[in-house]
Amino acid sequence: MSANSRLTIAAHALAWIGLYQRQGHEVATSEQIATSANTNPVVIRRLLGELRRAGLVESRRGVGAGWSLARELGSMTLLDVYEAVEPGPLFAMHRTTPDQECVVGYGIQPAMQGIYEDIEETLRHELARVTLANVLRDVLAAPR
Amino acid sequence: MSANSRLTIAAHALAWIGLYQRQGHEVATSEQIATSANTNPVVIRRLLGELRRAGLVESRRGVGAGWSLARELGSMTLLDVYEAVEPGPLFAMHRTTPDQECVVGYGIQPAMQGIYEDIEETLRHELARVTLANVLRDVLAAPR
DNA sequence: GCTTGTTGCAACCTTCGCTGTTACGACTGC
DNA sequence: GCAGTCGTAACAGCGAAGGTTGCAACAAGC
Repeated sequence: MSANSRLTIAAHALAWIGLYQRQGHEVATSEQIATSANTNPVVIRRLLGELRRAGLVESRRGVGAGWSLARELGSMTLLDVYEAVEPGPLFAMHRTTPDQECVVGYGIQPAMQGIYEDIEETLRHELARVTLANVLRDVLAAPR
Repeated sequence: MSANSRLTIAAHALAWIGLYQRQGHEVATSEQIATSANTNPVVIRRLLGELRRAGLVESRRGVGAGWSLARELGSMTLLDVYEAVEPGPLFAMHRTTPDQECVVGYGIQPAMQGIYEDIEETLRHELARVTLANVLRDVLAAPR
């Protein structure tokens, strides 16, 4: 499906900030998170920017600046993160309009639309069942 | 998510063949299906080739050749089609291994793996609830 | 056996989204 | 004013999807 890692990296960043704050720190820098995720700080800033627009994190600028959680990890679900970083639908329709003179070409899009909406609703429901606190708990539960 | 239209086009092709056979025809050509889906015959042949490998359709060569269903539409589900045309996972992990010295970097992949597996299982279950006969019924139910 | 219509498949191109990178302005604590 | 950090634009590299062309393989009918 040409899957991307945006949800994974966003969850990584949130778990990292959450743990860091639990350890008494105020803010985390994109540099620190990028090191943990083994990527570029700009990639982290872009993703966290989308999470900020969704109200999940806050940022401060200037010296000693960085990122902090806007809410408790326990009140944040993977659905919140998914909707913040994945705008489009899961399945795409035809790239060009199918033949409207053909019975199948005419009816296929409304048919699939309805089916896809049901499926995406179920997906959202599943994503909403997992909080970021669950994620961090699972992260810390990994055997050494 | 950079969604693709492979599942949509595959369902379109199967519904088209199914309806065509219901009308008394033996086989459908990739040319006919491509016209209905408004795309290139080679794209259809590629997709149907994957469905053939999955045992959903059969093809004949030579003059008067084309494609036919290998099973009833009612015994085929969107999950069968999905697994035939979408090999990869829904969500990707990090492109590079995260920092194994970091607690989060070490535990994030097993944590997300478990979560993603549950979600994909739910997705598969939903896809399995829809047969291609359901799809064709919905297609024909579209108001003119 | 020849012709014809169709699949099978390789090769190539274009487009697009994701990711990575550099650069630099904006901001703020000291 | 300096230093550290975010905000964001710009660009390149990469890979997947989709479109297109070309041609070999095949089989039905004559």
